Amino acid sequence: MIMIIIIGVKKELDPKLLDKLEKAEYRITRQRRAVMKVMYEQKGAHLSAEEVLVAAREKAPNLGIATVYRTLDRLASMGILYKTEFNEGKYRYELADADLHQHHHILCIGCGKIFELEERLLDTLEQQLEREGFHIINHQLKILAYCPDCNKSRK
Amino acid sequence: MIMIIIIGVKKELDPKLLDKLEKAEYRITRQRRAVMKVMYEQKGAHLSAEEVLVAAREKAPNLGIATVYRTLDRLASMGILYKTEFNEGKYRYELADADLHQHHHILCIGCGKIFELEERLLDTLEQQLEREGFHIINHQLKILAYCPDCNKSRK
DNA sequence: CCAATAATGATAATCATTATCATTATGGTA
DNA sequence: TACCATAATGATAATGATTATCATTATTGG
Repeated sequence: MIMIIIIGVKKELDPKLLDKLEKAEYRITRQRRAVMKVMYEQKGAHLSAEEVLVAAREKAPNLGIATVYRTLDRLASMGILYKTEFNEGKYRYELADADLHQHHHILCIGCGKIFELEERLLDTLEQQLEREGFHIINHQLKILAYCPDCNKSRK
Repeated sequence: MIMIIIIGVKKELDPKLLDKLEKAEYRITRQRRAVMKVMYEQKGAHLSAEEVLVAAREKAPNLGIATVYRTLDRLASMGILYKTEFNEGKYRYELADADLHQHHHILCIGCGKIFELEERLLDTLEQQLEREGFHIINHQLKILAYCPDCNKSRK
């Protein structure tokens, strides 16, 4: 079965990224800079810790996997990255892009095609929840479907 | 941070559950029956494999964890259960209830409160996608937020 | 430059899940 | 009913991702 996953990206994103970094991370090390760099360079990609490690080692040669995990999780808990699980048994990380207020990816795992959605489909729901007193920080949406091509060919 | 998770439950659900079971599962064993029983009894709950094991052992005393995994994954791939990940590093399974065409759970992991949503918030999006040729089987939605109480008390 | 402390990397430990495989149970058939 | 082919089970080893540990290294403020 072809799986399409739509990941809704959150709304709230502090523009003062670096402030946050300096305040919460305390130290901007070579390793952390390398990890950040990778995430920025691969904006829009969903990288596993292992993939980040490989890419970041070009900048910080003997970077360890533990540091990658530490850095990614820290950045995720600060809202700079999103941490998502695609039902493959491991987490993937993605840059939370300040430019895109709210965007959605569609990944067709089956045929590899990527679709983009600009729809702000959850606005109504979120407004409702906010009215009820919730304060929404982020959301994730996954959709399982046959993509048009696969849908056609399955008769 | 308080986390609220909304799980959207899928639309498409074959009413001929048992037919499916008999055709696809080949054999209805004591162990599988025990697992199914647990899932039916705890309709609405999100159970880990371990939790299913404990509950099902009351009916099938020396049930093994491997069988639980096998059965749960099989039922999930047949659309009888949903398999979801709550960012805690393991999967949880839930009965796909035929009665409820589309419902949403809100689990407040922080304070434990449970909210229910009747909103069919994704209808518009899904209709749009169907119009474009997709065939949607299922969706999952997670929302991170402060619940009203926690939002109040965080100043 | 030094001291206090945070960060790192190597590696062991953990935890959930999957694979293996010998044993057991099942359903169909003679 | 007994037998056979085969599916299912359970115990356990293996795997893979993530986390914890800890000695060493790097950084910042004074």
